[in-house]
Amino acid sequence: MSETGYRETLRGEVIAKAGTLIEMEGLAALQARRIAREAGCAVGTLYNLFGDIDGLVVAVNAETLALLGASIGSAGVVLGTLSLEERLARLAMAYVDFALAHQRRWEAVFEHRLPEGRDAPASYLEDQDRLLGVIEAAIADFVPDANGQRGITARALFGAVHGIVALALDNRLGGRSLTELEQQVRLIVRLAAIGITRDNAVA
Amino acid sequence: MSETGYRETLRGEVIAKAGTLIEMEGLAALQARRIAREAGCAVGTLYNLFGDIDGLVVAVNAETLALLGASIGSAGVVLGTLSLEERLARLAMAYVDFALAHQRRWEAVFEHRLPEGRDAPASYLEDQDRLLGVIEAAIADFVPDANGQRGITARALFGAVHGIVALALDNRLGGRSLTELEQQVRLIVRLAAIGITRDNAVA
DNA sequence: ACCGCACATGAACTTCGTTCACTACGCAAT
DNA sequence: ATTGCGTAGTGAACGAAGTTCATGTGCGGT
Repeated sequence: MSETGYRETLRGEVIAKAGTLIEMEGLAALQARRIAREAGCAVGTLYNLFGDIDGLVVAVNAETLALLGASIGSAGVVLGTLSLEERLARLAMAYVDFALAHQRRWEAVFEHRLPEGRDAPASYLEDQDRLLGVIEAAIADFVPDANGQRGITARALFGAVHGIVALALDNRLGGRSLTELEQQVRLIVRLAAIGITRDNAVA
Repeated sequence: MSETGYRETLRGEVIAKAGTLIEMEGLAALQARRIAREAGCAVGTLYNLFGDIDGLVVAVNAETLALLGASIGSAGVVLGTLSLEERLARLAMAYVDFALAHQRRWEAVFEHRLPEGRDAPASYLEDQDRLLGVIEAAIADFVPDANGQRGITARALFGAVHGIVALALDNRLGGRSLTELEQQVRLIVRLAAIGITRDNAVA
């Protein structure tokens, strides 16, 4: 099971090269010939390993999602007895920090669209669920789970923070927008925390 | 100034064709030869009119943004004396409705990335400001404008709703996720409204 | 009628992703 | 050791896409 044959080694190297390429020049720089050249293999080998370019992108994105999951996860385990607002703020800022630290890599996850019929690998959904699980755990003390309310709330919170970050990065983060991003995230988190606290008569 | 020469007519027709093409098959279907064929002109003409394919996409997206602006705008003028939550809900649902009604067109706005150096046309920013203006007007009675708080709040609210909608559409809106989308949007709006109302001691 | 300019044209060029006939290599059987 | 076989690497060739540009053409002015 832990045998790492030549194939697995090569596969890992290609994913790594592709990852740094995305990190430095964005998703558009991921070209078959270029990867092949930089990874020291033939174009055809990429297709043996990943099926097509989308497969390679998916592999890189899966890695990125795993990294994000690790970041959010470790932010989630230290929430201890903090207030709801503080818990949400920690998680949200972990997300912001990750997005800023791996800007292009992170953009690639949402920028990439796989062709019509194909759907994302199971690991995507698993990572998504793991993320939502962390959020659900963080709000468990404050939101009842009737009718799946807690899940809905977790998704809404994630989407809200995600949207703010996505729009901010889209404007390419010129100058003051970086501090504005942080202000917006802190604001939405505070409002949501207040709203949740004062609204236990959930519709 | 209002003379519509052949060029302007053709330009409009091409944008219209491109718009319906995006609407029906998504951004990837926007191919130079295909547009040329369906619009009844030569490939080169497209380049005379729009510079390149990105220019055409930008033209279509500008139109889409204008449509969105009109939708949100007309939702904004009837907010009258409604509660804050109701105001935000109307605006947010107008946004959701637009995104669902023009799904692929709307996706194209955020899916499209213009190449490295180029930046979006002024009309993008104007439409963005107009949208934020509507939101700011809607919350003006409830949020003071000190330190640009109102602007920050408007942006945060827009981003929050946008993020929820974007993620929901990304999962391709299978079955129940449509009602979940609505639930999430209503929830975040309610939480924010409660938060704003009970938090006039803004940090 | 002539000229000249501005623009439409589409074949050709470039750059991609992708394929596939061929090769190289390892391993098992003889 | 030799042979045979199958798996996987190779890169030239192909097709599809964006883009260019030499050429044609129509129209307004003289």
